[in-house]
Amino acid sequence: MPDEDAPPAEPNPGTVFEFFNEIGIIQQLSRAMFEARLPDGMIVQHFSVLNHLIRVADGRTPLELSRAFQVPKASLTNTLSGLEKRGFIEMRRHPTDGRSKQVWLTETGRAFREEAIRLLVPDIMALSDKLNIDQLTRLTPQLAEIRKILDENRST
Amino acid sequence: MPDEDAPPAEPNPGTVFEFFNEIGIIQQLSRAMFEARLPDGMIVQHFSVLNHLIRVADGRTPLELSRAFQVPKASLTNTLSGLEKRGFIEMRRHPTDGRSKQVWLTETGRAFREEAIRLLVPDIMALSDKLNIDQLTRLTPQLAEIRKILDENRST
DNA sequence: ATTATATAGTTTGATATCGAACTTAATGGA
DNA sequence: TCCATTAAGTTCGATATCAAACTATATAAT
Repeated sequence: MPDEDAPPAEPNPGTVFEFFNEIGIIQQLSRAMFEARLPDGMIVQHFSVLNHLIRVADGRTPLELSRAFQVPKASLTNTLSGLEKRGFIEMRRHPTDGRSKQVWLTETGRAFREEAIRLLVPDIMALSDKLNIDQLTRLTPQLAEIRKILDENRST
Repeated sequence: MPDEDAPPAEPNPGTVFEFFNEIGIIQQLSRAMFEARLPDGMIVQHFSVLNHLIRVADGRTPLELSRAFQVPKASLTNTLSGLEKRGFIEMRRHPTDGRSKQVWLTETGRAFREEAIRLLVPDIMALSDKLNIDQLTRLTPQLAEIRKILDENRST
């Protein structure tokens, strides 16, 4: 039937499960890959926070960060204390809200991030040879779209 | 320049980072969503194992499962002990390899999975209204492709 | 001003994660 | 047959995760 449009996919719950299943496994694999290259007890979450503070701007509050990463704020408290213990960030009190704080990068933190990226790039480039970068480039905004929908739909 | 093909995307490491970043956030959001519907201390990993044992077949070994989910086998030991404590699976010794074990579903485990899906479906369906299921259906095999490449490329 | 409610962040406690070392069993030579 | 090596799974210990309770501050209502 060449003149008919493809029928819309049936909203079978299995379709959604499979999608999230693939997401979960990719996340697991990429996490392991990144963490194998990060020194000592550094985990992806630490690196992501440093990265976010560069990409967006430092001076963010813990709550802003917990929203950006969609993790509970109690988890952020822990992540930030790890970064502070390593001297990569500095917590300052918020200038206008006494309940709040601000997260600032230290020079050490910036340098660490540069170095971490430098160590990661060869692996990423090697991977880039195997992955279809055009495909990845097309996929990312679609994932962002889905992420936004999930975000709008969550209860908490 | 209408006659030229789009130039291939440059293999910038940032492209890859952004992709994995979206993956991570979606995983985080979907995990939270699922776990909010699972009873007491059940987490997605528990549910995924039950699901896998139905989808593929039970009698799998712990190592097979750890490969399927790309988690260290020590993590699986913990997950399986949780499922066993709840009476959802049964560990039997492997018939031909004394070092190994097999994971079998119990009736309780099967019933639990059915019930969990029953509880999840309304949320999934509600979400399906907002998500573009056609898009999801197109995305899943592409993610599977990427997952396979990552899998082949990992060191461990 | 006073009080109630909401918000930012921490603490607590229970559980999950996972690298490394360990135990036991299988396998592959000499 | 013996021994070395490899493989499956567990244990251990250090750290991460996160819901719920808590502290301190801000905001709103009267």
